[in-house]
Amino acid sequence: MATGRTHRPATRSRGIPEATVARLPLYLRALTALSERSVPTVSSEELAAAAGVNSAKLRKDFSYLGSYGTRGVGYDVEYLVYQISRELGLTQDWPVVIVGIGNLGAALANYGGFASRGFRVAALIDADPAMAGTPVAGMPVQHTDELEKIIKDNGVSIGVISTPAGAAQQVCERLVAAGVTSILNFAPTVLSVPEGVDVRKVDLSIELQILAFHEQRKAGEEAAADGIEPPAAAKQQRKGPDGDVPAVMPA
Amino acid sequence: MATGRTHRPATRSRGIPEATVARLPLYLRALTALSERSVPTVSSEELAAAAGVNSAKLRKDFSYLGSYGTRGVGYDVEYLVYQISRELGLTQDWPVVIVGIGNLGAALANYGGFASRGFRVAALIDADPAMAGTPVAGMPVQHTDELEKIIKDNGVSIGVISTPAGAAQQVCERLVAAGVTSILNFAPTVLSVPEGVDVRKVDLSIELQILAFHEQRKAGEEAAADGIEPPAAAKQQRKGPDGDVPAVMPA
DNA sequence: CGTTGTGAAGTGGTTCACAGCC
DNA sequence: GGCTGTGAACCACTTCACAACG
Repeated sequence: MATGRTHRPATRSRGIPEATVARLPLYLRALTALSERSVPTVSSEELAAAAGVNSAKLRKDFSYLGSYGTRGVGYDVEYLVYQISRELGLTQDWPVVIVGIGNLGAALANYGGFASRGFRVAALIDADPAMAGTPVAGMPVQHTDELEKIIKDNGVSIGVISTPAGAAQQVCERLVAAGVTSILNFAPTVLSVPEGVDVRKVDLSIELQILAFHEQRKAGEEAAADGIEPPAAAKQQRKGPDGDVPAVMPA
Repeated sequence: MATGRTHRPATRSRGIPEATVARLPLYLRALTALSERSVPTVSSEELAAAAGVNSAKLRKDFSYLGSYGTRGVGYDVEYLVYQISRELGLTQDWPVVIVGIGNLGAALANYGGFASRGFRVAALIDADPAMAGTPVAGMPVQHTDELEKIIKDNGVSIGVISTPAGAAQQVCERLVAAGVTSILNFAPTVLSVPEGVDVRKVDLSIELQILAFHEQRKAGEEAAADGIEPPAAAKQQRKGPDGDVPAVMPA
């Protein structure tokens, strides 16, 4: 690989820790629900419960945004909704393209939560010429040839990749070359992008494997000996030439 | 409000840090690709590049599993594939149910990566009686009424929720009551579960919002002051950073 | 009072850098 | 010589606990 820059080194963001940024959408969702029920104020304790975090963490998170609460009272729901929305950049409109309109791409296109908050699907793009013109979620699919033009005409800076793994890196490069600087990747592959481009990935099989790990642990907690013998078929001898696997774990 | 959750850091796993567990699937994927190309051994540097991490981290991660490498040479690809698979619990079969067969559920059912490694879709379940019997991904959709029976008959311990947000908590509770102890949640809502049940969530709109945050930051790096006041609706004074975008808040 | 906001202490994860071994 | 495995230093995030304040 040549230009493999995946993680930005020390993106201090703006003083807001990355972990906090990742929770702001959660708070926003909980606050929006409160807002719809016309709840005027909320304490850190209540809001934290609704968002599934603990209250000290929530208060610390909010402290990075400023002092938006009132001691002895709590937080003003509407005001906080506005502040978090602004902080997340949701007070502006983000045109998004979805590339790869298979089952998943179509599901994403139909996903309501997309349009709800600042995001607008500007185009659906697929490499299959037979799909061109087919309406998906009330929108005609466009051919990959148009990708660059679509991005530029719509000022798209966020792209969603839901192509097969094999096509993802190439699509990614075209998106980036056309001006996209944030990518949400659903393809099960590692994307390499130039510095300055953000990539987030969503990967079903990784999530399942993490669950399986913990699941296995739970099962093993009781039944210790449960012959999970290695399939002798596999050539899993210790090492190449000489075997030595003491598995030392001092600490 | 507090459910007597003593916040057990059960994440102690078995000495393997959670962050490491989350990367094992990534290594496994890269190793599988090497294996298919019949590459016999790989260095930490090469494998790290393929997995998109740095080599020190990879070596540290592997050190939690044991000493599976050979100094001066690298790691035996096949052997490592086996060791990681075993560690993740992929040497056994995990039946999975998908609840909520809308666009997304159908996409998940069709997702190939599902079956590939240890996971097997045992059933597709939906609350819509009209869907019952309809084949999706070559499998008949079953009605929610059957949920408990399906889980028990198949020994399902992992459930995927792709219902609308409003139904998710209820579905979750039924899954857990029937014996499921790991849940992958695609619904945009916080699930509350009893201790001992693992939940992982995949949330499109959260990911987009995180991207928007960084995107906004990039844009703001150039364009400096744009001082426009937040809506006068703000009734408190605050000392946070100043706003810059007029209100567009949908309430 | 009750609840926020925050230094300080604690925890977990990453990176460095090099000893140990092939 | 090359590469792994790992203490130690470093850094980011979380939690504690309490002073500040409406």
